[in-house]
Formats: sequence, structure tokens, C-alpha cells
Amino acid sequence: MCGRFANHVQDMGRWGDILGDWPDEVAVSYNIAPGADIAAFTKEGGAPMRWGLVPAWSKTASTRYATFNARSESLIGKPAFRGAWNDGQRCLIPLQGYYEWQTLNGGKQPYYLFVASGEPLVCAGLWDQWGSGPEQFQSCTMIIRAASPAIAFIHPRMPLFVPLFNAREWLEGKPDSCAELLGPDVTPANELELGYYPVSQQVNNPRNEGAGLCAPLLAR
DNA sequence: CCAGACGTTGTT
DNA sequence: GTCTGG
DNA sequence: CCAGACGTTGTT
DNA sequence: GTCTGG
Repeated sequence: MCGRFANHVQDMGRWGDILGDWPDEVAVSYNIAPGADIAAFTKEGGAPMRWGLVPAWSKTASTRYATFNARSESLIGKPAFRGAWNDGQRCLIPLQGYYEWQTLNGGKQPYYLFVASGEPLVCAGLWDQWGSGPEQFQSCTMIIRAASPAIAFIHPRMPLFVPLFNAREWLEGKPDSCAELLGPDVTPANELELGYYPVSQQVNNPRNEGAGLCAPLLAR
């Protein structure tokens, strides 16, 4: 799964041409938790969205159940995600790296996962709109899948990453396009060799936004 | 039919 | 234990 | 995801 | 809004 990620991306490299401009409203952070406003990119371009999809039909502006991730295997049948899926409300969420907690006897050890190339990882997502007038906002979810074997020892789930060549189709295609990305097979997007290392428990507190959390990465 | 949930993990 | 807030 | 709260009245 | 459970 992905319940925390690091560093809104400033330099998107080749992804800049695909996704468009970074939305000014979204700040950089090394410790982004559900509920935050993150940069999501639709076919219209970049927009700030709350992380945690609030369905358009929701009576309140927040859900009491977890919608910051959507399982690729089952999202099509879920009331919370089905509307977004059927309406082609797809987005892409770039990130510099993400955190995963390894469950151990007697505790949890957080890891940071990333790609050494320095280009962003780009996760497939869905978005929805809630409310009207000044109350209105957009929100999104990150699609997750089974972890690739190399990192499964940390956690059995991982974000569904989209390769550059599938990006426009993901954003613009009909609901049944790119369906293979949701399947159980390992796709090119998930063959990416992720680097990883254990990090300090300081990352557990979502209020810690210090760049020191990513020091080993920045030192490369 | 209506009422109530609508989600993910991990643990039992 | 479970919910809300970040 | 984890951390932190978890309640009410009445007074400032 | 739409699905599941009763």
C-alpha cells in the first residue's frame, strides 16, 4: 500500500512534458500523509487535490473509512471508486519516493523506497469532486497492487506505477483502456528497480517534515 | 422491499 | 479499542 | 500511514 | 449514487 510519501517533485524531468506544470498551490514536503493537499495531474493538467477520495455522493466532506488507496483488483466494483472509474476521472500522482512499514515481532520498521534515476515515480490514481461553490474540492486515491518480489519482504502491497509510454492513455483513455495495468501481471511500470533503506522512526510522526528524513537519498 | 454501508491492513 | 487529524 | 484524542459546562 | 445484507 502507500500511506505516506516523500517530497513533492520539483523537477519532473521527462514527465514535465507529459503532465504539464506543477500546481503552484502545492508545497514541497518530505512527509506527506493522507488528508494533505497533493499535486495530481489529470488530462487537463496539474491541480491540488486532497489525498483521500471523497465520493461526489458523500454527505460529508470527509469519509470515516480509508480511501487514500484503492485496490486494483477490486476498485471497479466499489461504490466509493466506481463513479470515478466509470467517468474516466483518472489522474497521475508523481512522487520522489514512498514509505512502507515492515511489520516485525514487537514493532514496525519504516523503509523509504525510491528510484535512483532521480526521475519521479508516477502512481495511477482516480479523482472525484465533492460539494459546490466555496465548499467544493477535488480529492484523489492512489491505486495499489501486489508488491513486486524484490520488495515484498518489506510489505505485500505497493503503488501501481505507470510508465511514461502509458501515461497519456491512462489519462485520456476510456475506462477499459489500460485495463491490463490493473491485472495481476507484473507490468513494465512495476519492473522498476526500486532502491530501499530503513529510516528513522522520526518518519512515523507525519508532522516531521525535515529533509533529514531523506538524507541518504539526497547524499547520492 | 428498505436500511445502511460505502475502505485498507493486519490480526484473530 | 476506535475515531479523528495531520 | 501514524499520533493523539477519547467530554461537558460555563467563563473568559 | 449504488451495492450488500436483512
